[in-house]
Amino acid sequence: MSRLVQTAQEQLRGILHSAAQNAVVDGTFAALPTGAWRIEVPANRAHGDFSANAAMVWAKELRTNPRMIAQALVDHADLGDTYFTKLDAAGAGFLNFTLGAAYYADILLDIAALGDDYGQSELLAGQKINVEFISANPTGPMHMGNARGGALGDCLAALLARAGAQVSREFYVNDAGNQINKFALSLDVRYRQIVQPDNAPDLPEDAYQGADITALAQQYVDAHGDALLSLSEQERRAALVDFALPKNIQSMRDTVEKYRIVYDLWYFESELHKSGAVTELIAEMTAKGLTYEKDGALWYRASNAADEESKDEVLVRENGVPTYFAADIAYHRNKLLTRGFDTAIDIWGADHHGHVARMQGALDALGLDGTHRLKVILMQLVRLMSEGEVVRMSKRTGNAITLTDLLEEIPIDAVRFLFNLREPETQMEFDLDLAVAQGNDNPVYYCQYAHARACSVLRKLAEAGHPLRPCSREELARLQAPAETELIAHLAALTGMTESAATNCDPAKITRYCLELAGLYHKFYAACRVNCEDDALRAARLYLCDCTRSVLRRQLELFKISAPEEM
RNA sequence: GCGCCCGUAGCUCAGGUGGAUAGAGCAACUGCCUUCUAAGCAGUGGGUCACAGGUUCAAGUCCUGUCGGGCGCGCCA
Repeated sequence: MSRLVQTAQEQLRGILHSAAQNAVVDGTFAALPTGAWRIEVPANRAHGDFSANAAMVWAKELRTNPRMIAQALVDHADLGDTYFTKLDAAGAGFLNFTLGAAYYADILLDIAALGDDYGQSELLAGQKINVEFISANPTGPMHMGNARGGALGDCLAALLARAGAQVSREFYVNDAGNQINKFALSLDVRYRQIVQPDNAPDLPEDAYQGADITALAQQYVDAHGDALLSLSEQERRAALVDFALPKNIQSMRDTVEKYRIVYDLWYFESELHKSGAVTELIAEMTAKGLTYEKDGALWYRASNAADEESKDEVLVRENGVPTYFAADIAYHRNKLLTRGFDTAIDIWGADHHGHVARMQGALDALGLDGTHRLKVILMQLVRLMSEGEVVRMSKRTGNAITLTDLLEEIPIDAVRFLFNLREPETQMEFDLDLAVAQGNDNPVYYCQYAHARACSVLRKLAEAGHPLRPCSREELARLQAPAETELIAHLAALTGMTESAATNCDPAKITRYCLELAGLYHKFYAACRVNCEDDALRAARLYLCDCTRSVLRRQLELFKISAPEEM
């Protein structure tokens, strides 16, 4: 939490501690209570700014009912030289603290002094975190699921960095393994269907059916004609893959760039095989006695007495080719050991959940503490809605809505914002109509509008001869209307929100924070006229506008969402 | 059959790690622009927190069971 919030809470603890001591001195309490209590923020702000549950916690050891204890504490408390101006007992024994104007004034001075650094935290300082996301299969175009993963991963990375971590964004390119063989086969069939239509096989059921495959084959024909027919099947397929795969990868890079995502590293699965990392890993696992041979394959012994549920897995197939699982262990070993990340965060579709425990277990077996150092965020799939109906997407027929299509139809601001409005593991609907709507139902516009409005006020008043100016603590303390203090209280909560969002790996907390901040600003705007007669009050309100504008812009831009000055 | 996720207002969702009368936004209705952006604000109606037990001063939140929805359980990735 921010310095000032922390200061206020320390004062609060001090007040209650002294009150309890005073109560012991005059005999009201038999002894100094020791039970640990907490500071909370009441759901209903009319109750105060903070509340403490000390009286309820202490009820047992003091053998008195909570209300009596609360009242005794109030009677023995001295607010003295603190930010608090009011303390009262309420409800079942809550102690409600109300902050005075000096606190709000100091919050604003703090925000102005820290500028873009306001809201930042040192919570994760010193931690190296790798965030891997999208990692779409390069054999085809990216789809809606990748859209959610992209928005989530990129914003999560930004959030962790804001909480002090050293963050690296990574895309894992699965350019090896079975799906590449399938890709090769599909391309080959399509190629032959084009160059020798009379003597070409049909595309097998389990091959890639998409129109993108045919298009790639056609591109090859356009560039090189039917020269491949004279080669062996193996050579022909290799040539087609060498031609098509880089094109697909480039197209992923282009799409991702349009999506405003910048990766620190594109890591190629093929590198793991070429460099010998997979072979090394298998040797290490074998040396540690984690493997055995059966049916000509090499198995990883996941099962053990402690966990009967775990199932053994194949590492090397009967044909000598390592499985995806083997490569993936090698990949994570590379992240956690070779490259020294403290934590690896992977964002996967929820359909991969079965893989999580296996992966962590294998890393644990290697002594890498996968249980704690590998965090997998499982995203539930997205249902695309339009005009109140589900837009069906089918991979098989090849008419799936691609990420590229989506980004062409919908403003990037809206996509990034809307995908970060819900927690990752909830099944969400993505409403196409809402995303393109330029109206009040679209949450991203609501936030941007609040920002533009604040900018406009600052601009207009400057033109009228009232530019933004520094304010004294006394001037800022004039901000006492409920709409003003509620707005400032929310501004004060930003750092705590950064920390909570980072701890929970949940960027949605930040988008919702922005929505609420925008709402409170709109309320303030309606309730308090900035351009009023009183010079000090006008200056203080302008100052508040500027702080709100600054925080809102910083948060939107953290997620690479634009904060327009005019709309 | 086994495992993971979810179930809160008509709809989409919050609910700070157990706290006070469960909150927003859409949708519906009613007001508010001669002054800083009406892409806004104010107000009204709307709930058996899926259901049943349990844990305690206190349960939407924790534990068990049931029902309903989504997704997994390959020498696929």
